[in-house]
Amino acid sequence: MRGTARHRDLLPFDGKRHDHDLCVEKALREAERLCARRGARLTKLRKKVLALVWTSHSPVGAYDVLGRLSQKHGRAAPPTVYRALEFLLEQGLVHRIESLNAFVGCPEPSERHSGQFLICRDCGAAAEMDDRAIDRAISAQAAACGFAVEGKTVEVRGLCPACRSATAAP
Amino acid sequence: MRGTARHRDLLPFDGKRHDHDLCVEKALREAERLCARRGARLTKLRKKVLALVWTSHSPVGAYDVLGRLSQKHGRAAPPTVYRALEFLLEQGLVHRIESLNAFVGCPEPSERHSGQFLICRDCGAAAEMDDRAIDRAISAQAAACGFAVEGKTVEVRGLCPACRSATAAP
DNA sequence: TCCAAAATGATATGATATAACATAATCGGC
DNA sequence: GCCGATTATGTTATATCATATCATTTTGGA
Repeated sequence: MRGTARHRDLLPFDGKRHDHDLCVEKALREAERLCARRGARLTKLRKKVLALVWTSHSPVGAYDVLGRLSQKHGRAAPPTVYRALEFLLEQGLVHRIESLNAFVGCPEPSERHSGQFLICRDCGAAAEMDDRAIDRAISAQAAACGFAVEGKTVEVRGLCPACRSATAAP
Repeated sequence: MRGTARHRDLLPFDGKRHDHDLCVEKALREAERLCARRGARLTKLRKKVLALVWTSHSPVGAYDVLGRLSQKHGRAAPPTVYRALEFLLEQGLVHRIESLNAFVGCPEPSERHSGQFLICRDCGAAAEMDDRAIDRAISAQAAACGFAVEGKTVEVRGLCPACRSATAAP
């Protein structure tokens, strides 16, 4: 692939070569900080759920979280998890991936945003882009239609760089 | 609102002032034409389901379709509807709205595309945009990340022009 | 300390989607 | 037209995702 443009490298697509514990630690620290500043209550349960969502860079279903939570925490019921996820969504600490009915941690929760996701169909990882040009293009076209935007969902399915390479040369 | 840019008017957002029967007729005619050309079998059942999806410009859930179908057609089971919807999706005759788990007819099915939707939270109507600038912005950023795009989901929630006016001046 | 609000627990059920196998309709070759 | 293969539909059961409701516990502030 000589001569191609340089990639913007996305952590979730590095083929799990990064130290993911650092991702989790950073996310939890940042969550503490933001909730403290906002007067929001990041309880033990909510923090556990956040950590479980951050288990990997692949979006996890609410029932996956529930299963894992039931081990660590003792039996729990669906509303327990959905309520925690609702709080985390409100605080912008996780995003919901509509096309997967699943949730993924937000790597930059300090600024509220809806996120734009690249989702690999092979490894399952989802990387968040937050590209202003995409955002502006959507806002501009919506405005041209007289539409008042309240929220955007942008999800792209395909193959991440690592899985492309793996697939291309088997 | 004098002096603002002219709107690109979208049929779904005209407050139901258009003759919707014409939408349905056009959609069914176009579906016949495309399937004939492609050698795809638009059966009676599939055509009924397509017509039911086109009942309005609001995305409809599979179970709504199922309910309506059971009246016209005699009792039917979920797989009946999901299989018909799968066919219609493959042919590009309907789109799936991920954020609603629902389906909406495609007004321009002759060219394959993923669609970009403005979805009004008030009246429920969904309008398809198919803006090339949005498409390009997403493709460009995905390419910059080394990501091979296979499909895009773009869904915008908010208020359509008609409902904005209705809300603004009550 | 006590009250009110917020969070969690517990039970039940609603809503969405698919697996697996049986039957029927359709198409092409004869 | 008949037949066999393919495609479509019917049927039953079940998996998966999400929320309503009410009880109990925890928390923060007067």
